[in-house]
Amino acid sequence: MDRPRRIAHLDMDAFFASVELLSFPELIGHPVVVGGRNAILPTTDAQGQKQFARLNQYAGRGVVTTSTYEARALGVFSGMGLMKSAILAPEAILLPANFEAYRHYSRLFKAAVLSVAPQVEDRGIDEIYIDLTDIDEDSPALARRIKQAVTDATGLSCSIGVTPNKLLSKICSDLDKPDGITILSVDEIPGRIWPLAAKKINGIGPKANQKLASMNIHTIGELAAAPVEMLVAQFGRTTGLWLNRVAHGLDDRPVVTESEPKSISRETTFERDLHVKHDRAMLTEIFTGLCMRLGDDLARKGYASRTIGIKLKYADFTVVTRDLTLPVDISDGAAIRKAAGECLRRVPIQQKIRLLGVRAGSLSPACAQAIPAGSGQADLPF
DNA sequence: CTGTCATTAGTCAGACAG
DNA sequence: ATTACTGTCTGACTAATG
Repeated sequence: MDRPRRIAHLDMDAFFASVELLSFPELIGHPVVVGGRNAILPTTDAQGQKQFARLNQYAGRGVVTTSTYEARALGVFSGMGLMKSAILAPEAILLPANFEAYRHYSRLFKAAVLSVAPQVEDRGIDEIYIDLTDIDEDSPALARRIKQAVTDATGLSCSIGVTPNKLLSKICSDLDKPDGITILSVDEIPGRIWPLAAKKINGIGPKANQKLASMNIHTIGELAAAPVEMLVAQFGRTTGLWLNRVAHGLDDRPVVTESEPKSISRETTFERDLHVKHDRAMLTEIFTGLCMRLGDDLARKGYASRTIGIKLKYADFTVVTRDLTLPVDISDGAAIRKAAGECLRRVPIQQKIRLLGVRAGSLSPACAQAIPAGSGQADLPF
């Protein structure tokens, strides 16, 4: 009665950039980059001609959020500093991120998939896992039908991997991007998965990859061939055993269709690094603003929090966090501000600061009427 | 009575990801 | 020179509890 699991991973192609191209079809085929705090919206000139900002006109902080495949061909990828990408692709078009639009299209494509397959796990704004096990239709036809539903609903393309588990499907959705379908069975693991770089495995990031490289392990196949005792010796028991399993394509995580958030946070990087004394007023204002916005987020989403934390990133990029667990749940901005202020007393303030963040953890569903914060004057933290 | 051990909560850092 | 923001998970360590 138990049929073998059949799991899909669906990944939207260059999602943010593709959404922008729906608005600006004249940019199709051009290198386009989305990102940047100071990116300029296109303007319309006297002749009714749209004017787009170029990468080489950008100045300031910020990173590439997404780039079109044409921009990627020039070496511009997500996460790259904009100033660096401007050197590689000075003439590329730069657009500011429009998260409202992305959330809109995210809802549209997820609803479209749900109409075809009901077991969907949300994995952020542009990807999902789908459990296809209980659907009586062969994988190629099903994958094509899902892709068609997504395109019909959004005008956007996606790539899909279908395999016996999430781990392999995540790898496979990337193998034929963009607009691809990859279907893989366990007997194809040696031929198609083992030649791939170890860092293709979701969970092996830069650090683990570098450590593996130092052990002369570069591919998933080499990882599969490594003695498990050696992996355990290097990475610890949990991670070592996990590395051995995933290298053999083993993963039994279920598709989880519902989940509750564990934390909600707000953080911001300043235009310039701020000095705790010299810029005290500005820091205080930003800090209070973050707390208030976090309070709004909690209220809007219907949660109260018992653990409030802060995060600072110094000029040299080192990060510190402090948190405080309270005797009672709180949800309003003023109470968050007070708790976060307590945390702030415990951090070093020798260096200039480039980022400030506030986080609410230990969440529980808020009781309908939150108690307003004591109106006592909270002392200024900076 | 003292020391050890297991367990849990809290705190903080770091890795990773979309 | 440049390096966002939001969120999850895990490991290490400490303190408290029994």
